[in-house]
Amino acid sequence: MVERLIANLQNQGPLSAAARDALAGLQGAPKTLPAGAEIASDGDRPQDCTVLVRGHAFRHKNLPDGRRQIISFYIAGDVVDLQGLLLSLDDSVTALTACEVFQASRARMHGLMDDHPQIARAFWRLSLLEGAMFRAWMVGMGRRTAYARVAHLLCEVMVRMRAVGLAENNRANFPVTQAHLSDALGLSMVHTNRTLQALRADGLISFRGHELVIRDWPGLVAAGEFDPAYLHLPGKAR
Amino acid sequence: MVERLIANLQNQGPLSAAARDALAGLQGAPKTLPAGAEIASDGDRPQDCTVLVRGHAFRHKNLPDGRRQIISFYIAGDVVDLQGLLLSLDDSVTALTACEVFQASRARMHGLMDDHPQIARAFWRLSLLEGAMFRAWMVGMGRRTAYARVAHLLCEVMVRMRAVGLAENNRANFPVTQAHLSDALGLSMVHTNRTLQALRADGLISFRGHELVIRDWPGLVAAGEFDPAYLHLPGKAR
DNA sequence: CGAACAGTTGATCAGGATCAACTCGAGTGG
DNA sequence: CCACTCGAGTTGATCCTGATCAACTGTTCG
Repeated sequence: MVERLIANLQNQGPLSAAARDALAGLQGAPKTLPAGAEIASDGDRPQDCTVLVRGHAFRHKNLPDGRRQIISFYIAGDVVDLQGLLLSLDDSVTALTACEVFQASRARMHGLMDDHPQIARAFWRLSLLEGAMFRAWMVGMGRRTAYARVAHLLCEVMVRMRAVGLAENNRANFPVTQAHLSDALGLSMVHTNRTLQALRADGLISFRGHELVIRDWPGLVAAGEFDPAYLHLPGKAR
Repeated sequence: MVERLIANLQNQGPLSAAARDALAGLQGAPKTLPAGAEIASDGDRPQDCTVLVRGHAFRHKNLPDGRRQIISFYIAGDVVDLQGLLLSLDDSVTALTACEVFQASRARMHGLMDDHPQIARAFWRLSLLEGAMFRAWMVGMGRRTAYARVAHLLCEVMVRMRAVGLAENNRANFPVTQAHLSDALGLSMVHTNRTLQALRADGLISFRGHELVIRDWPGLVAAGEFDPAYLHLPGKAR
């Protein structure tokens, strides 16, 4: 439960034993949410800070007429409402699958950060990393073809899943529909479908029933012009 | 010089007198840079924290083959390399006009943040705001037409300039070329040109020689589906 | 006076959107 | 056990937004 959060924060920088203990002592409400549940809502100022412990979720902005832009996909360990610690939310977070989350009161979290600047710094660093991912995504939407965009997204997902031990042998569970991918990449569903077929035909991936397999990693990286530097992973980031 | 930074941080939350004094005591190197100068470079880990005091700049990612995506425009008061305080940079910042910047050593800045958690929090909040702008931008690139995208960008620029006292009567100096706008919005230059003409023809804006005038604010807001909530400005944000 | 750059215009092209069916499970309920 | 529905994926045909190519204007500046 809390361990996921501690591990995540510790990846951002060293934590003193006291800081770790303080985090471990967090009174959290573990909660299980069904697929499709709205974990956080546009406009809210959440009372809690929510960490995804198990399952997948995504952040998205819904436009009045039904159009939707998916902003990011969350995997285990991610703090899904970082912005909620200081601001109200500008978009929503929805569970993609059944999710287990850990919630700690925002006020308590702020208390911990006041006592342990290292914790505050870790959250800040997480916010910056999120920003870096947004920017990489922007480059794709502004300047890359559909083919490259899809490839780039799949690379990013794979690297992030690997980093938290959720992918092996370029194989990972990525429970999205093609509609989700479309809304993430700014494409129509039909075109996403065709692009995935092209990637399959080129022997780069296979992707059926939420099981993503990357069959040609260097090929996919090249197709997506993917450079993992922006994820700022330690060590064997590649 | 430093005052710009202090004012900006103070907009993010209260600062104690001690914190303000500490900031005011920053030994900063004021510098003037010519238009086109690269203020920060992709891949660098800057030694300084740079605040734009006067002039305009933009953050951008250059792709190997010459394509370019502009990520954001910076105006007076902005910290242009927030990410550099904790991470290396994933993109570059270039001066749009001659700029005056204030630079304080990163180490010193960290010292201040250790002593004054309020300052650290303000920087964190700035980072979150930047993220919110990126996301709003993503929605546009993914799901809006060229016309709406341009309108949205111009709205954002105007609101931000207003907020720092650089715009009056819906009139502001916005020293970008149409090529810059194109790279910011993911459009071709030709199409940006035509879209601007359409906005002019519809009586929404005029934009010549770096002087942006919004002639029909409600109209432009509607055209761009612009909702300033994501900028989290205090009070009379509209 | 001639670069060099910014803006503009016209003509043509293409990437991706849209519209409309149809297939294929996986439930679900009678 | 079968009929029915519903969501996801797939396919084909057509349309259109915005890209590309190419030229030309105007302005600034050395």
